[in-house]
Formats: sequence, structure tokens, C-alpha cells
Amino acid sequence: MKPEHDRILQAIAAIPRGRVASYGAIAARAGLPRRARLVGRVLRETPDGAELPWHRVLRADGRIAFPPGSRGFREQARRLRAEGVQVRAGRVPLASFGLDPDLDRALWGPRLGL
DNA sequence: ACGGTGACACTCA
DNA sequence: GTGAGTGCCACCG
Repeated sequence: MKPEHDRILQAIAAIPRGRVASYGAIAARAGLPRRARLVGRVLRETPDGAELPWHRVLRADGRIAFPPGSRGFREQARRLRAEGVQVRAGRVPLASFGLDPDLDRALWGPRLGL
């Protein structure tokens, strides 16, 4: 297991119950700014039985990353609602449930030296 | 080495 | 709301 993966797993584990965070925010909190895709990769690798709140990780716009209607999609929506997070049309209002609302913009906003 | 792919994200039309 | 284009990076054939 690479150290980056470990930090990502810890960042995810640190999301409080009833809140959510974006892939980019998780990467940033793991000390890996702009590595959102790596977070997705790590989640893909994690086994289902793992004690990880993977369902609290959403896209930057609050939508569930799985294809709508897929098994993972329904499972994630179910788990979120089970802990009081509002999910409507596969989407969570980050303004209400997001961990750090402006973190993503702060990281990706300054468009790379331009 | 190289091109395609992906549980991502941003801008612009 | 939907797409296309681009940046990003690990992994795979």
C-alpha cells in the first residue's frame, strides 16, 4: 500500500457522520492537491467489506459519481439517507452537508500559472 | 515509450 | 441542463 493511499483513506475516514466531501477536497486534505482522480482510484480498489465511509465522497457538484440507477449509485444514496443526508435526483446540497464548501474552488481556481 | 481510460474538476458555449 | 475541450495522473495493453 502506497503512503498516498493511506493518507487518502484516513482523510475519508475523517469525514463526520451526516456530512459529505468532494473527491478534490479529500485529495487536498490528504496533502495531495489536484489529485481527485487518485481518490477515485483508491476507492475503486477498496473492498466492499471495508469500514470506510466511502459513501460520503461525492463529485464537486454534489452528484453521486456512479451512473444513475447502477447498484453502487443506489447503495450510496441509501447509506447517505440512512444517516440523514438529503439526496435528491442523485444529488446532495453541498451548501448544507459539505464539509468545507470552498475548498475545491480554492484549489482549482487559480488556473495553473496562467 | 505511447495511447486509452477513469468513483475527477474546471471553463466556455 | 448538456456537451465539448482541457488539465490532471496512475494504471494497463
